[in-house]
Amino acid sequence: MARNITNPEKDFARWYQDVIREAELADSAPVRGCMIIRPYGYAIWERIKEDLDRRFKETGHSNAYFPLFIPQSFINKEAEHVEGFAPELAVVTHGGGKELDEPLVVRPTSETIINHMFSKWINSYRDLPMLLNQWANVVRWEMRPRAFLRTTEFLWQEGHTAHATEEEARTEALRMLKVYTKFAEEVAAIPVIPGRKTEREKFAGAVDSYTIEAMMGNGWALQSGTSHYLGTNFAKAFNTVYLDGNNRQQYVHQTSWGVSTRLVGGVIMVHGDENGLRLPPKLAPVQVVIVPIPGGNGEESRIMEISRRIRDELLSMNVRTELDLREGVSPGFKFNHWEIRGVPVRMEIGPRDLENGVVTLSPRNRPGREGKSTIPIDSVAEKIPEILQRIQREMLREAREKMESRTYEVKDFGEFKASIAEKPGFYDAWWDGGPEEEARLQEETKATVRCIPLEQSGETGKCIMTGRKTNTKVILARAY
RNA sequence: CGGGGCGUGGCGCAGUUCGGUAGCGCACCUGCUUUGGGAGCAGGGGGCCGCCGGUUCAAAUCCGGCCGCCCCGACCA
Repeated sequence: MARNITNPEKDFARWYQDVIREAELADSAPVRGCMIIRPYGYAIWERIKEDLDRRFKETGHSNAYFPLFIPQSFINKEAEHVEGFAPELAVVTHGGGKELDEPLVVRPTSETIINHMFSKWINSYRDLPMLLNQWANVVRWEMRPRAFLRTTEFLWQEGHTAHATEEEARTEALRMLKVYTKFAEEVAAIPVIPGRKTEREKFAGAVDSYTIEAMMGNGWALQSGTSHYLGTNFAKAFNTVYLDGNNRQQYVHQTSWGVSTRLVGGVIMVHGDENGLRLPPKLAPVQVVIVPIPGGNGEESRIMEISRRIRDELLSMNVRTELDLREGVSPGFKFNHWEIRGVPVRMEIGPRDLENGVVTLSPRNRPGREGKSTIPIDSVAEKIPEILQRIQREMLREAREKMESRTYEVKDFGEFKASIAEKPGFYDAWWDGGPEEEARLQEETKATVRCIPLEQSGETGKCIMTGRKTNTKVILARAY
């Protein structure tokens, strides 16, 4: 057990905070609810950003940047949107030493300001589709902040698109959900359940909201990405119209979609263990760390030379490699240091290895002495990429097995109530309830309908709340 | 905002009941010896005891007020 890290079985919330502190991912800010993302934590976000940005561009989107401040009146234009966001707005009332004529809202999301511009830029069906994305910070004055999961200010990406038809916009919303799904599984090694949100859980101003739900180490759900079909709600509020081929004015159909720094919290809580963080190789700022172990009798310079050579070779292959040259720190200390930080592969090079012409590898997902193996020095360049890929695969598989082993079927509400209190996890249930049933569900169990999975069996069953026959199954869970 | 807990060097805590010159572990600095799973010894630096006020010869400690943080709930990417 790592020092200074609470056992996750004992106190998961505390463990989470311990890992963030010990791995130097973030620090608390002087303003409640805000956090400082430290270089190592930010580097993980950069990996996320880099990969997603490429995927957005591959699907035809361009980046732009819209301002932080939004006239308050903009937020008020879409009824549901105001209702949803009003309680959590940060509002600027003074600027330049004067009270402002109209207060400015610090964006909680950018649908309104973007529609303001879209209405200007879009005139003809030839201007469509308009496919934009922006990387930005947003502010939501949440009641209960948690590092990465729900901070007052957070970093995210918000895609905003406008289309000629409903069908096209709906296709786009689902396409981006698919992008998120693939990213989560292929890069973050987080298995997710893509689904649709219920009326109660959907985004304020959307017609339909989609989500990917992931299971954290304590069995709770984390909404890890969302995509919305906005219909013509914002188009009507902002008069975002175009002329179709028949010279008729039409409202655009829109989507918006986003993932945030919350994903970093997801990575911590899906993969982390009692020794700290575990990072999937594709997200790891450092994929391989080399710990040289100085020998007693003059072998030191040779060990250093080989360590440097291997580092340079790996770097030239774009393997993110760090050589830990710190002096006066024991190898054991270094092992723990990098383990807490979740580096996927540790490479030890010492006198014993030299003697045998090998290096010792210790994969983070197979901790301790048992997980160690050796490979010949001259096979490092060939083996390391394979090993990183293997770890990436294994981590996804482990996470999936964990999720599946904590996914249960429930047939009636009483059974569910008792079960989720004992065993937090995902509960598969037939569902035909409405907002009232959802409210009751939450009140009595703290769980919510996380999503209506896109994949449905086509069979029918009895709703656990209403008893009515239905062909819809949902995932019930407690959520962050 | 409700319920619970807590504010003492960077971190974790003791000391508060019963007032009397602020302590421990880790971290940090220097030196020597070490280095294959969080090294050892020696020396050293660092504290408006959350803030304001009161009681007292004397307050981390008692009294009053305020502020902040954490956990649980309502809200949520």
